[in-house]
Amino acid sequence: MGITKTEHFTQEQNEISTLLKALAHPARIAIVEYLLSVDTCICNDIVAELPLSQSTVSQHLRELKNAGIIQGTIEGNAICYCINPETFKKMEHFIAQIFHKIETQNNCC
Amino acid sequence: MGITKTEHFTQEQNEISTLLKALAHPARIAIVEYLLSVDTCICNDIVAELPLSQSTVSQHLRELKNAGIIQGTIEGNAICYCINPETFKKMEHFIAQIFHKIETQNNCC
DNA sequence: ATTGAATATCGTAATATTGCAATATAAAGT
DNA sequence: ACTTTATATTGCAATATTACGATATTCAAT
Repeated sequence: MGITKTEHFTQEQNEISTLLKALAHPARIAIVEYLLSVDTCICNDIVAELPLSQSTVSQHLRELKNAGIIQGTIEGNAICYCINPETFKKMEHFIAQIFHKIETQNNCC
Repeated sequence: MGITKTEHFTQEQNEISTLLKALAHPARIAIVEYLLSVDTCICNDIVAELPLSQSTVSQHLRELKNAGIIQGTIEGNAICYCINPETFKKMEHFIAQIFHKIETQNNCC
């Protein structure tokens, strides 16, 4: 089918998986890493930085934006993208929580 | 095309995105959460627990196993699955690293 | 007003993912 | 040996994702 049965899972499970999915592509990891490295949030030098066409990069940026991982503000005729810390806080929290449970668990196999 | 240009990205970017992708489905999140909740690593009561057919659950388990997120050992005619802490350590490390960079950064937009 | 730069969107092709029923396999119990 | 139970695999249909070229759109500069 290709369609996920979201309605059978909890809201949290769906939210987290959507977030992870938005980050689960090397180009999108690269975009996030680039945005972190430049500190000042320079805009679409991202296109120049990535080995993909402008339209493809634009699509990846949209996905990241839709997931709330980055945000963009209009700056003349350019757009200034940057990381949204709130969303990463959520992700970090989820992974850390799992990690904590793992450490206080009797692993068996 | 539907095919990711992995060759243009770093090994780390590809590895992390593969890991995140393996976890980026509500059913697979649910499986991981279940494995954490039962502590003793009970096997395929997972099938009973999830709102999906046996074959579909089996596929999700295979994906998690391929990514190294879980591991399974044969136990008579059943299989005992559990979390692989090493892999989560990698993921935790990556996300925490990003999180740390965010906090020591001048966010601007 | 016209041109150029930066971005977004559309259309399309190739490939991947999700899900299930049906079938296979393998060990355990009878 | 036969049946049951647990799990994996195969084949298939529906849908999603990735990528790109072509085409908008929008602001800035001339």
